[in-house]
Amino acid sequence: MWSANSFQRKVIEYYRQHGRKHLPWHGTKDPYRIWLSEIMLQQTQVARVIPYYEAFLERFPTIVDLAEASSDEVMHLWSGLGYYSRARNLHKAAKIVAKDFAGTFPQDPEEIEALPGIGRSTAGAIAAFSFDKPTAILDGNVKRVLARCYGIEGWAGKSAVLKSLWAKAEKNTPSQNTAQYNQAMMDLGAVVCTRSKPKCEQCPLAKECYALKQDMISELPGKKPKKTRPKRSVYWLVCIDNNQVLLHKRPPSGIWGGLWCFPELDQTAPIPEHYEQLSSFVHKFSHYDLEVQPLLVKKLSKTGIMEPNETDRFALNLFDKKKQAKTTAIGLPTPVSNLLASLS
DNA sequence: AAACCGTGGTA
DNA sequence: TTACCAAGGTT
Repeated sequence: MWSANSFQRKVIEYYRQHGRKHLPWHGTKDPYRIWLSEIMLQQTQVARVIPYYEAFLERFPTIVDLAEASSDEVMHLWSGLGYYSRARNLHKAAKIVAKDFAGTFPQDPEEIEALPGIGRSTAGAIAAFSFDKPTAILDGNVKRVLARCYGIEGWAGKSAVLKSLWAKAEKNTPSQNTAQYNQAMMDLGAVVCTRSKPKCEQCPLAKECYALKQDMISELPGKKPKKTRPKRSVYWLVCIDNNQVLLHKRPPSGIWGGLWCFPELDQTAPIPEHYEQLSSFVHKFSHYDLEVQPLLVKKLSKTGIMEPNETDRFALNLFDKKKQAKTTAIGLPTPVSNLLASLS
């Protein structure tokens, strides 16, 4: 096994020769742009992020622009990207930076990590890429490279495994050229040391890789234990009146928090008396299946749905179905957007 | 510790 | 087709 120093040199040399250097967030040290890219890239692939990243920056060029925006418009620009708490936390953090840091992004890794939505790895990435701090990262790419290279077994969701991976990440991270090293590790994991069919013949670490030597590539890194996904069944009420569609804003926490949705009823609840069934469908989340039966409601007697209730959970929002969401800056979950499109 | 939180591509 | 999962963080 080589020294940390040798490991670093091989990884950085690989990056200098073969790494990706022209993604939209490369070539900048603007912490706002680095931060935005890191958040969007959480559990999301590069190709999918790029158009969202560019549209977001076009609308909010600076962190103060973002801080001053409405939550509906922020969610609108995140619609379809998923994991919407990222957008809510991003907006929240922008307001904190604008107010508590006079609009200047903090450089101290601990202050960065204290912002909502930024964990240890994302804080390390921002601090290294923007401010040349010697901070380590441990995203999915780095986890995969380290687990295979050093034979670190077990699922990273287990705290002991995660601790072991962090220890190796810290040990291997150089105090100089940290940004380049971190970028190189991400790139190596994303392009060469992929989950399936890694390109070991292109890997600068292949000579000493534990997983390759032991023929354990498919076993490392350890997989998350699988469990059966439950199914939930709901009605969505499609209430159209005067060319407008009734939507309500979901509460800030929970699934699709802060996004606008058709009024939703559990299938045990009483439903309107006059309706027409539209085509049902199943929306698959990572942790459960949602079976949706849309009901085109003809008459709203005895449902109470059209009345904003005491707690204001059913705020009324009528918008022009012909204009769709394109001219209406609100957040819409993908299946809501799809159903709206099918109505016009 | 383990559940929660989206979506679309891939095999 | 189903199952897995991609630059994680919060509770």
